[in-house]
Amino acid sequence: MAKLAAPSTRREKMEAKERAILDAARIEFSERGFENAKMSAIAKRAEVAEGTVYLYYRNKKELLDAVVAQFWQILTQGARKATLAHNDTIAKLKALAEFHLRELVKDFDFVGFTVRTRETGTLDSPSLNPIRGYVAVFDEVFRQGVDRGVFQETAPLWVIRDLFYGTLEYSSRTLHLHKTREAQAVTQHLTEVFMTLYGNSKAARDDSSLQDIEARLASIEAKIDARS
Amino acid sequence: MAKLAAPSTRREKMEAKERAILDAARIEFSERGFENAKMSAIAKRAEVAEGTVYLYYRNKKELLDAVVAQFWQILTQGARKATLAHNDTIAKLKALAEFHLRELVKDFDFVGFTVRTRETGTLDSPSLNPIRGYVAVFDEVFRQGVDRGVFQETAPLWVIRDLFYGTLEYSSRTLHLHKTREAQAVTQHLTEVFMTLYGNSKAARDDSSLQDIEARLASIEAKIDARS
DNA sequence: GCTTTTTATGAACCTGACTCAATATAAGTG
DNA sequence: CACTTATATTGAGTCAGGTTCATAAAAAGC
Repeated sequence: MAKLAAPSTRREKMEAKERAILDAARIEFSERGFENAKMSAIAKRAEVAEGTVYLYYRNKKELLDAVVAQFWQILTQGARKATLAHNDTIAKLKALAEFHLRELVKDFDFVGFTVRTRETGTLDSPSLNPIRGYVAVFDEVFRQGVDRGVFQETAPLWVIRDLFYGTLEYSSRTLHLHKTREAQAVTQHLTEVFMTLYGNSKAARDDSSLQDIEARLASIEAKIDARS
Repeated sequence: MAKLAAPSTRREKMEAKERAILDAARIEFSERGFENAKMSAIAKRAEVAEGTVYLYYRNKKELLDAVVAQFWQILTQGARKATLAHNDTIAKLKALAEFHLRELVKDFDFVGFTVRTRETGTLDSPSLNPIRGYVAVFDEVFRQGVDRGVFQETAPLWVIRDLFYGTLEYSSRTLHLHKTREAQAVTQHLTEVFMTLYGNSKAARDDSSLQDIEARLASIEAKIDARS
């Protein structure tokens, strides 16, 4: 009992404090935006002195980076969970699109924050890693689709990935601005896009014009058979 | 001679000054980014006093908005010119994609600036108008394609537009980060996407499986003709 | 020329990110 | 437990830079 009752070793205390600061920052940033967020307000919310914040994060920008990183990490977990709930590749992809769109419309500010941290970051800057982890979820699903034979890589994977996330990010902005529009229109269309573009021919070729032709062929063959 | 020699009525002088400030701001912002750009540096570059800047723009943010607006206006002109150079709808679209990608990779900072002005802007904020004008170029080309019968609107136009620009914006980020990747891979793929997704069946159906079928039909018909 | 209005100036103001000498708290030691 | 060393916290003070405003210059009106 003794050990469990006291959750306050030196390390644990500091970790709790760090979390408190990060949580306070996330709230402050999303309530007021980066420019208007005040370090003093964050410190007060986290119940520490202003100087303490700088013991954990070098400056305001780095604090934002940490908030953004946490956001994408949580998002990655959600995305994994959403795709694992399905077996069919197309269903996985649709679930991923729906999840992404829903979350980004809800927490739209973070798209802006992310762009800001990306701006300064070079190719190997650690602030980009959480995003890499996130987009990897798409790559896994698509690659699995290729292995299963339902998809073919008709373009470089990065192009396809940018089409997927680019469309979703841009759409989330539109949906955020025009609250009346339907997110479903996007995910629905994107799913069709993936079926017709990257779906293997057999699956895709169930459209009417081909069925007409097959019917015509069958009819001709029947006539020939009748004569012979 | 007299009138022409002096280009300095009251109004003209002020307009020149406003332009000088805007130009100075554009240079300063893209050299140092929004946060690091100093109002004092902009004033010095424009050869006016610091206070003068505030006679023309209410604050730093509004100055950024003006720079961003100018950027998209110039881009719109270029985009119009690029599409007008072609007759074929698909060619217009490809030219638009190439133009957009080239310009955004070159002036990538402005994507970030744009996001920043968008963040604060509500639906009817004037800072969004230049972007509306720009995306309208796509709408015109696509609608013309529909009128001509080469395209069909298989999804709401805004969804298709977001797919187009979303893919391009996301790709421009990737291309900006990985200088080695080929922009051509994106425009090429996007063109194919538009042909197969929105292209009218007749035009799109020049693939081999249909040719095989036609050959088979011809052969059967020949046999029938031979018997009768 | 003299008055009024408009435009420009830059020193002073003020907010807020960041620093640092002083202090409190925990760990180590005998 | 007393006492030393190491670590964590504090908040008043510094400073950069965006914004304001009393003052001056320039233009317009008469």
